[in-house]
Amino acid sequence: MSSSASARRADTDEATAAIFAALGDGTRLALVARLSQGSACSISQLAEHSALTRQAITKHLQVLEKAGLVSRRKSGRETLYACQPRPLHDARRYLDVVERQWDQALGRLKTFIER
Amino acid sequence: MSSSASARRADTDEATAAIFAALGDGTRLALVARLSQGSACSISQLAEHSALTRQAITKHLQVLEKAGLVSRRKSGRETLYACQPRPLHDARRYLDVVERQWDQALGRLKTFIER
DNA sequence: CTCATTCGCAACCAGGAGGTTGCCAATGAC
DNA sequence: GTCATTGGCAACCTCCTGGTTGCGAATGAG
Repeated sequence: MSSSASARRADTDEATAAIFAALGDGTRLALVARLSQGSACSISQLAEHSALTRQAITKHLQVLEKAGLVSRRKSGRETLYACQPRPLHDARRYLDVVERQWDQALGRLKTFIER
Repeated sequence: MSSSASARRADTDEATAAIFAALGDGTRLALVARLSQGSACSISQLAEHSALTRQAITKHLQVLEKAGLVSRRKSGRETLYACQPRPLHDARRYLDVVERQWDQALGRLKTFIER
């Protein structure tokens, strides 16, 4: 079954890395920031004030959707995208853990030195 | 001067995207997790139990260093890498902001509906 | 019905990311 | 002094990414 702790950890790493990878692009990060403002937006709306083509925006939205960061919904001839905050939360928690590990390590080092 | 809010926001987006991009790879994320355990490690140490070559690990470490996530220090013939938690903290705060925006948007929507 | 919007699909392209191998220099161990 | 470790540098390869253009299909507006 290979459900060892290290295997599970590796899975978590990969899944989390996918989220970070989706966020690791200025255009996509701006899209997420825009969508987190609240209202769902159509592709054309999102591409309107951008220097890029609608097609480029579409591709970025597909990347975000594949990572679970946004959701798609068709309304008439429009395709509306909305924020999906769960993976964002997961990513934030991952950084929480790493930061806490680091702090604890510094703490141990400090007590070791002061002893 | 072009120091408008939107320009500053775009800069922040790009800088933060660079950090996320550096974290957006399973190998690099594992390296960060490993280094956040506390002790600085040499390249050979980090590559020891990996399926990848030492060269590959070296490249990943260079990416992490360019993003400011780790720091390098030469000690004799070894090159020690250590965690640098500041950018991690920045990235986490960015996710905090996005999450809070989303929550507020949901709150506004709720009051709008209930009114 | 007609027509402008909105979008998806496919082909294509340049460049960068991830990885390998080979080789050489520096450095510590004995 | 000799030798094994350690790692930097460069060349090379493959594949994915980010972007474009062109075109055709739905779909709402008039």
